[in-house]
Amino acid sequence: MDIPNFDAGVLPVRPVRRGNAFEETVERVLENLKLGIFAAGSRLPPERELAAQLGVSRATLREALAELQAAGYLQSRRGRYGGTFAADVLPRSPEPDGFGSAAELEDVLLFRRVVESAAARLAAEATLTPAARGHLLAALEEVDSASMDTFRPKDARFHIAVAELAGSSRLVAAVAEVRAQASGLLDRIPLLQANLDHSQVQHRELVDAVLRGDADAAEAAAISHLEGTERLLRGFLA
Amino acid sequence: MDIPNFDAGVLPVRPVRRGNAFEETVERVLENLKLGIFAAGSRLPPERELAAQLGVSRATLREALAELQAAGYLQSRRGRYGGTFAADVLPRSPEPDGFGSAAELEDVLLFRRVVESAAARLAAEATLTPAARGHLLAALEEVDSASMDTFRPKDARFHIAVAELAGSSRLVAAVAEVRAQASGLLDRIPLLQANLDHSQVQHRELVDAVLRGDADAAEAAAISHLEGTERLLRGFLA
DNA sequence: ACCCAATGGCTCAATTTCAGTCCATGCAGG
DNA sequence: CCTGCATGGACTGAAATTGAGCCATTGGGT
Repeated sequence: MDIPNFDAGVLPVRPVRRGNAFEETVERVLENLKLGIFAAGSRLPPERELAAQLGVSRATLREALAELQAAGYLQSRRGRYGGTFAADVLPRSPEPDGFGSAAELEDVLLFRRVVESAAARLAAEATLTPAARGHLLAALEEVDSASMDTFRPKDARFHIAVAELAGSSRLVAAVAEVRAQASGLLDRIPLLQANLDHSQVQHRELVDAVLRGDADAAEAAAISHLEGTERLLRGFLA
Repeated sequence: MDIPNFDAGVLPVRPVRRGNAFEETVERVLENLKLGIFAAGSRLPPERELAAQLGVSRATLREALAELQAAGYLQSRRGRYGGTFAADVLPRSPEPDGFGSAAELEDVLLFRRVVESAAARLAAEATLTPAARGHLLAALEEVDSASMDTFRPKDARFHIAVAELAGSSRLVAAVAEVRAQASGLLDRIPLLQANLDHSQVQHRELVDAVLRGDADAAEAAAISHLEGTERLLRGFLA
């Protein structure tokens, strides 16, 4: 099982399309909700704008929004100063049936380690503007004051904020993407108060290291933080 | 210019679609040619298979293949043992007019450094099967015997081979993608014999480090190799 | 000499997606 | 109490994309 085959031509061609536009749009919006990019209770961009950002027609976007509204993730209001709003607390995901193999799990975790440890290091090496420091601290505050119901999106948002400081939009995108994939896995295991408390401490350590520009410490903090969830996942999904 | 804005909601929503299926398919196939994943002179997968791998209908794929055939990248033969074949030497790309900003350039280079140095390190840390070693050495042979006309695809293929040894399909995909983006930039600068010779030496160093399992040396070799092209690019595009 | 099977080449109907347009609603400011 | 206007809601016709089937060509095997 899973012995790499290095014969000619077995390197998989990366797909252009993973599904139809409607399905992918639902997934992407949901992802943004789970990553806290669309924060709980906040207003999403207007349909016309969001459709443009997603590279999809407004009709397709609206189909997707309708589905997510029916599922309780969103709520829309008409009129000026209306809009589409993220629910205050996200519904539980309906059992992501796709059972990632063990190899798939290790793949996500390995790649997450690569991009997030690099993000931590680069964030610490960057010269931070006051705005950047404020951004990081605000994200830390948010996640620090989160309850178990609201933790995951704010946690994701915090780690994306770290990547933002590194100053590479590709790195931010990579962190967001791998977080989204890990999030699908994390949804399947219980979140314990002890894990949450420990995370808060580690977040603080990471922020401290970044703010004082200690790249080695930042990288180490990030890795030890990641290893925590890695152990959890391997344990619960093995 | 380019001061990061950390106000709410400026984090760009990652698009679902970047263009229509036809355009994206042309781009992806071309990318696979330039990356040496479809090696010069070799046969591509049958249309039905390739369409499935790309997640696109055969009709759309055929439109794309027709365009690339007209441009001299491909040639098709019917009948059993026929197929679609990559040209022996790729035509010169028609001036990629998209002028990436300086920030864009730095972004690509930074991300490339992150993923390729990680790939080198992980490849060295992995326990390699004889098949894996053979794969790496074969890729090295290929690039080592390349002329200036055929260097770029074989160089890309070699670096992807290193990532393959690291054992994460996501890392392989990331290396391939960032290589493709860098390739668009590299097409605009001249390839000198001196650069090529230097590359060959560095490739050999990287392979040696990987084969003897020296992760630090592998990472260092990868980084110094990358820094070479970084300097070239900054110089020619500044 | 024949047949078989794998491949590219072609056509057509159904579905999805899009771009554009207009309608409906509701709050802020006059 | 109006008016303006930014928003979501709904419709239409065109274009892209798909899925499926069938045809045409070719070279190896019987």
